[in-house]
Amino acid sequence: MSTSKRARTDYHHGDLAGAVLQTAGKVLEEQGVEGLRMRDLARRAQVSHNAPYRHFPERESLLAALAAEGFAMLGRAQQAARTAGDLRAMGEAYVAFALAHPQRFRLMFGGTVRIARHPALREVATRVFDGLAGALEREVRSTGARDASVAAWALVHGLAQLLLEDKISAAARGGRDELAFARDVLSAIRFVIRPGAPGTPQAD
Amino acid sequence: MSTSKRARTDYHHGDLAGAVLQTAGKVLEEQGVEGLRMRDLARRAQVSHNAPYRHFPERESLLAALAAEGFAMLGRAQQAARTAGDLRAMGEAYVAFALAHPQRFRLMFGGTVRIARHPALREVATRVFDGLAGALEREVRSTGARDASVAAWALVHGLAQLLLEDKISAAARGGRDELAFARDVLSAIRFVIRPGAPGTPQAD
DNA sequence: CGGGCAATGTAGTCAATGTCAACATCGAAG
DNA sequence: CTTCGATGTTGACATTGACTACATTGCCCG
Repeated sequence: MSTSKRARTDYHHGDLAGAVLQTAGKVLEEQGVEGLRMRDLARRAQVSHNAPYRHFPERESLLAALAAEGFAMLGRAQQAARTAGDLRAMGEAYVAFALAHPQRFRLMFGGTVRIARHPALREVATRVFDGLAGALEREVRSTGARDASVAAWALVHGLAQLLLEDKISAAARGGRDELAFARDVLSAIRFVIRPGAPGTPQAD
Repeated sequence: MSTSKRARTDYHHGDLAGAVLQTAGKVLEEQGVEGLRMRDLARRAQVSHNAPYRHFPERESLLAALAAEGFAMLGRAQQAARTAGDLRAMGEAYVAFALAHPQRFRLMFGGTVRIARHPALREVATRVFDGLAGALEREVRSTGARDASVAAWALVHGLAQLLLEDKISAAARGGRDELAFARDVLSAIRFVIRPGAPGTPQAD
């Protein structure tokens, strides 16, 4: 798998952007964001230290691309879970994604990438979330359930984060492995929409 | 406030550790973790570029100290809310803390500090969380409510995180300011312990 | 009271890194 | 065939975290 797509001269790489993004993904999952060095990626692609900058004008551009990829993955996982099961399945899929790609998840939500500066990223992210919120609201079919759906999402997201950062004491986990624990936690409560809930305040 | 405590010679600073930690806190809140440079802190303390290393052997030690400070603050906020109100007050205080100190919160939960390498930090963090969980369980007084209390915490934590990272669409927020929105979201659901919940699986 | 020691601060150095500017090479379009 | 835009290369620079060796200080103990 050495010179896979190196079709042309070998002055031009053929698909540097793709190659860099791919190995960046690997490095990310292995070493975390801090371990991502532009020059290292150049080395791995057998290319001069500055070549990657043709495709990612600054380091953060690369991070943004990686985060965008992550949101795309998360979106697909959610879709799959949604067609295959109910709300709880979607929640479990969310947590499962975070546990399967911890560093990617951190990159997506850690605030390292200033999202405002990366419209493409912003767009993927909001699309995924809008889809998610839509599915939630539809499941919970009830007017004024928008706030409740945010709560559901927050619950799942927070659980993922706390598990990732190892903030839940062993005592609370009680020996269960992470995914089983998550399942139990999500099952431990019933989500009841409050009657007088504000929902969407200004009716449109 | 220039040479506040510079009691001694002015070769020795008097309280470099404290000074560095303090200005590091300011820089953190203004510029985020990435903006924290050891050498810059040295400059601000009017001290050689290496002096801070006497107190924080590596950059991450400083970050750990800052995070520890953060957990202490959070702990106090939780205590205050707990004596002053109910569960919901504690939840709101949690979110309020995150919104008031976004960068600090990110540092505490962003996975930048490898917590395993900083026992002191680990200890403060777990103490705060154990206190939190304890309070929750006591409030929800019910056997097998441990998982439910984790859920409550996850909900609040996730909500804080999503607000911080600006991941909640304007449509969902519906014009409410962040804190009011958080309040509404937390009020939108009722937390009902599930009858057949596993709780602590292996009874001890 | 005085000497020495541990704590604290300084000076100098090094390898990495992100980023910029100027130049080289290539493929394709006219 | 020429020219041009895209892609890669070379070289340079400032900054940073970290290491080592050395200086200064205050304080403890005899």
